[in-house]
Amino acid sequence: MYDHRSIERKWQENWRAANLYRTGADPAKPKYYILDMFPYPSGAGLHVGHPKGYIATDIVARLRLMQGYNVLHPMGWDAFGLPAENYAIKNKLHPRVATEANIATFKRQLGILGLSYDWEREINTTDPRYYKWTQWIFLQMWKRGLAFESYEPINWCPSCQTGLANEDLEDGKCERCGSAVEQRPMRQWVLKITDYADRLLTDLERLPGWEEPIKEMQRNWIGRSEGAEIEFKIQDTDQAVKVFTTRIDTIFGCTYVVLAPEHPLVAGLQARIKNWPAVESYLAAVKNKTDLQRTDLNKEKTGVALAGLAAINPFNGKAVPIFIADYVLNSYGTGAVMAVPAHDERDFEFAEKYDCPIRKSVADPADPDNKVFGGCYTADGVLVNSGEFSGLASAAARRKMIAWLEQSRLGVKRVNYKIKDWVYSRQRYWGEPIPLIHCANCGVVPVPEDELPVVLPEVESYEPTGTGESPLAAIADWVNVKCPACGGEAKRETNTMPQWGGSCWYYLRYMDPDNERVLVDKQKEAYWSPVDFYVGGAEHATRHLIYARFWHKFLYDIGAVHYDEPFTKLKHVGLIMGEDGRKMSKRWGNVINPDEMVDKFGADALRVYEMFMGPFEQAANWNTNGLVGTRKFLEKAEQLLAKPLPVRPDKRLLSLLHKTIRKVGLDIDNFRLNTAVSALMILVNELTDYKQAAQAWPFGSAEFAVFLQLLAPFAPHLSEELWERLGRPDSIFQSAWPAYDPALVKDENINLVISINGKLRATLVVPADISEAAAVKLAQDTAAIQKWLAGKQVIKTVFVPGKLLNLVIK
RNA sequence: GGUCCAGUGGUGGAAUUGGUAUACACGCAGCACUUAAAAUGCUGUGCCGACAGGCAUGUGGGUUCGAGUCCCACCUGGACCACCA
Repeated sequence: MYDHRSIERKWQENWRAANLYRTGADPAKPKYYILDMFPYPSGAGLHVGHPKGYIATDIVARLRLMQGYNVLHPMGWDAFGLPAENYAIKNKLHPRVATEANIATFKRQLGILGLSYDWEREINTTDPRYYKWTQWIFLQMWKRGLAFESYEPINWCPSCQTGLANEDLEDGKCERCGSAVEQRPMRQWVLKITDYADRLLTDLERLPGWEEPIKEMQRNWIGRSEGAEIEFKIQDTDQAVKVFTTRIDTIFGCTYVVLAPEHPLVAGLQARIKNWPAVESYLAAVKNKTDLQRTDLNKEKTGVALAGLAAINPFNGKAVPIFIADYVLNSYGTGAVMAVPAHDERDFEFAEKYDCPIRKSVADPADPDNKVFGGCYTADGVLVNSGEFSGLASAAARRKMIAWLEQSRLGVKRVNYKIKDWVYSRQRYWGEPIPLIHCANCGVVPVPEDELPVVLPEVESYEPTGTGESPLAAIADWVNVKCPACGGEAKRETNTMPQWGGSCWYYLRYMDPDNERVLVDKQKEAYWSPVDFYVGGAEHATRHLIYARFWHKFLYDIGAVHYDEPFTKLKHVGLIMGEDGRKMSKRWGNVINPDEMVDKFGADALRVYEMFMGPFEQAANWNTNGLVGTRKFLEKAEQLLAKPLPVRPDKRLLSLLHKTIRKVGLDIDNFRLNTAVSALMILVNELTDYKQAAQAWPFGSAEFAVFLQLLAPFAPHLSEELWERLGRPDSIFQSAWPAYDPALVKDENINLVISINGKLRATLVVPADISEAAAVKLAQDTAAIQKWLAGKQVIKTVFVPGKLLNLVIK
């Protein structure tokens, strides 16, 4: 009987004792670096969905190991950040204690799945020996002006009591706790990711191994748009307002200008604004709105004219009114737009409400009277009412108008990005301290590199203060230091880094986890980089995966790494949902615990099941019955060897074995693990049938060993056990992956499909290399075909060698 | 509103990428074993039809000797972004 409990325990202990999964270092072998996105060890432990990606990469890692690669397959813990800290606060534990306990749980849960990690390279982002280098990288950025202090209003989560980056929001709410965020001006550290926006975008073209949807999400997030920045002089003043537009071709249709309420010119021109009380009350109303209310698309647009002010359109010299309205965002472009209601739906909606003129300047060739779209036409067309530019097509007009603008020094060509600089400080305890010191004399001074890491101090109360200060600010003997530059009284920076800091470079540390001299040894980096295959959740597309590419490119620029992209191939894992089709969560009571499943059915059955559920990238609902099915499959495989039977070689099954070698190898390479499993099931079914019918075993021990090798990446414990029972002294994972024999994979006879007018009418068993003439002759001699040909004429034959013959009749 | 995916039996899904649609698994039904149940094994299982055969891959068109696969329009569901000028 298949006793998974003792088999799995036995081999997990043996593998550990033999250090079987230590990273290979044979210089004669090629390298393969396969990586999972490391988890943050939450208090809830793993549910069955988490290991899906880990199992899949484990299968690839084991295949590569058997194929003779030096495989780097590490695991670690992304343990800083809000989830760990909130969990600790809730359970009244120190975050460090909670994190350690959670890591122990995770590690045990991963352990019982039989994953082939090299635990000698385990890393933990909260380990000072690790975050020393996170701090070091931050300092390099600071030295090059890529980390800077800012006082701009940022997203503030009132519940988590910290500032957040744009990437940390979901629908204007805090991604962690769901509270509506507020805009709050505060001192913060910001990383200038916008300096890298263009490279982050264009280099996506150099990543053919990434899935297109993920790349598309990054493109959208970066949001490059090309246009022009144009100066509108403000009438009777020496001031001007700059607007950004991608549609300069519509500028002759501009009938007003809109400023964001926060635009500095509003306050600057207060004296000239004749309806200031109305303006002031509008500003107050806007200030009271949450971000969510302000960006609600369903709400009606509001605004107020700045009476007494007008802007001059540089193209036609016409004066147009100026409004403020909160549909214009201060944070994008110049915070001001030229409004063209005839060709922009937002402007159109606003213009109708406030009775602004609608002036057409681009004609739709298909609709010259502009009757469609209720008077608003947003696509490209041919310019009309546009002075010397009339008659040009939109694209050509944009080029000429920008040239004219630059020549007249009234504006410039401009590229804007949606991506914003990365708000990098958090007013929380559980993160890497930012290694800077504030000195009254010298300003901001870096902690000298030889004094890194700046260790997170032990603290009595680590709960957030809500004052915009981190809890660290209250620890006087940590905060007060001597200035490294002048020796005077100074204070440490008390903000900490966000969750995403440590994960920006961890994949480099696995290459050289214990190095105390540099973040990663150059030679080791040159050997292992880049990551050959990276697997994780799609939710990281616009956060971790953009941040990490940004940091990696920076490290490339300062010569710390030899290649400018970290991950050459990327796949996202589809979620495993509950049996009810909902996301697994305590709230729905639909969480399936892997420990229980492993105990009941075995880690191997769970591994095979999770791969068999469907295409890897696709979400799938859990179904314990399916797990019972893969368990039965393993039982059948185990039974094959249960009692000795005479060997009677069988050519058909030998051929099937070699086809399976080919299919399993190809399927793992293409990450189609569900069909690899089904190929193994077919083989086991055939072997079982043969055994029952013939009371014999069609394979010698060598062939059965090959079958075990094919099964081994999926069900390592059982395969290893049967391998041993077969009398093999070494681990199955030290054996070489089998090659298939091309002669055995080829069929001598095939089923030739005979169709008439494309409809299947017969299948005939024929030699694989049958000629067209022979096939036609054979078809004509077949009764089932003759019936259809009677009284008709064959006007054409289509022959696909080895596959089908189609007769076209009339 | 924008961008990108996906619609195949009762269910999860397969289809060598334009060539036997429904592999494999679950579920269900029947039979065997059993005093009985569980477990196991065997058989059947897209729909209509007694058979011949016909009809089926969200809907409607098209291309082709041949379409789940390619093209056009639509419907439905999902993911991400969202007043980005």
